[in-house]
Amino acid sequence: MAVDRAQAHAVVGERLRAAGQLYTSGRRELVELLLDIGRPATMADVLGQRPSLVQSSVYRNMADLERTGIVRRVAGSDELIRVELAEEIIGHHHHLVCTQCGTVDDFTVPEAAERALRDALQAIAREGSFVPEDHRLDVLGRCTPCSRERTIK
Amino acid sequence: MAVDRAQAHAVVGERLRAAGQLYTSGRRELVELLLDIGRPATMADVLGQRPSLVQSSVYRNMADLERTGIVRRVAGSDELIRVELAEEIIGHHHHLVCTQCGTVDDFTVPEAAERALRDALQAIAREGSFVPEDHRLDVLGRCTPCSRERTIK
DNA sequence: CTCAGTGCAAAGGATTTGCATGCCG
DNA sequence: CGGCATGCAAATCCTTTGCACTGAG
Repeated sequence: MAVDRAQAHAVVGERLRAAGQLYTSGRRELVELLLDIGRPATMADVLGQRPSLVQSSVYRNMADLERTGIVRRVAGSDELIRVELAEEIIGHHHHLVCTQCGTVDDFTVPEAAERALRDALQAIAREGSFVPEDHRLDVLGRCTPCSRERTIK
Repeated sequence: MAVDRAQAHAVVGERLRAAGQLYTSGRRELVELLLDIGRPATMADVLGQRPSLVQSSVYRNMADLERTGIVRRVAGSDELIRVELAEEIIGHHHHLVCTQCGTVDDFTVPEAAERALRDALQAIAREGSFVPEDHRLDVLGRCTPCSRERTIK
C-alpha cells in the first residue's frame, strides 16, 4: 500500500480541524511515525522510537486521533494497546497476530477472497439488534522469527 | 449451542488429568460459571458473580485452563482479559464486539457463509512464512443497550 | 509424604488523570 | 485573551507474583 504522505497529513489536518482540534507537531509526529512503522504499533514502540515524545501526551493524542477516526485500535494477543492509521488512509487489510511475541503485521487477501468474506459478513449483518460498524479478520499464529525458535518447553 | 454439562466437565477433567493437574472445586466452578454466562467473560464478571473465589486463584486457574486448551482468550475492544470455553466444548462461533461498552457476544453464521470464510482463509494460509494456527472473525459495533442510548456528546 | 493448588498481601506494568504552564488562533 | 495542548508527577487499574499453608493422591 503506497501512501502519499502529504495527502495523509492533509486528511488528518482536515479532520482534526473539523473536530475543533489542532494538528500540532506532536500529533504530526505520531502520524509520521505510524506511516513509517507500517504496522500496528504499541505505545512502547512509539515511545521507544520517539524518545522526545512524552508518554501522557502520546496516550492523550492517540485517544484524540482515535476519536477523530484517524487512528484505530488493533487487538493483538496480549493486552497492550496497538494502533494503526485508519484504513481510509492506509487501505483495507487484515492482521497476522503472533501468539507468541504479540507482534501484529498487515496482510491483504486476493480480491476474490475479499469478496467472499464481504458476502459472509453481509449474511451476518441481518437479524440482530446489534448495529455492525466494522469487522476484523485476524489470523493468529507464529510470526517468522518465532516459528524458527525451537519448541518452547 | 446446547452443551451437555456433564460431558463438558468430563472433557475438562480428562484434559487436566492428562496434563498432570487436578480438577479442583475452584476450577470446576470456573467452568460452571463460563457455561452459565454463555459468552466471553471478563475477570470482573467472574469475580463479581462468584465472590467466594479469590482473585489470584482465578487468574492462575484461568491461565492453567488456557494452557490446557480448555479456555481461550477473547479480544474485545478494551484491554480487559476475556475468556470463554474452547470451541471444542461450546462449538464454533464468532463474536459481536461492542465498541462502546466492550461487551462481547457470540453469534454463528449460516453454513454457506462459514464455508466462504473457510475458503477465504485457505487462500490466505499459503504465501507466507507466517504459520497460521487459528483465526478470528469479529463484528464490531454497538450492542443493543448501547445502540439505544442517545448519541453521546 | 509430596506436590499441586489456594489465600492473602504486596508488587508490577500499563494507562489515565490533575494541575500548572505554553502556544495557536 | 481563550481554549486546546503539553509536561511532569502522581494516581489508578488490572494482572502477576511471593510465600506460607492446605489438601488430594
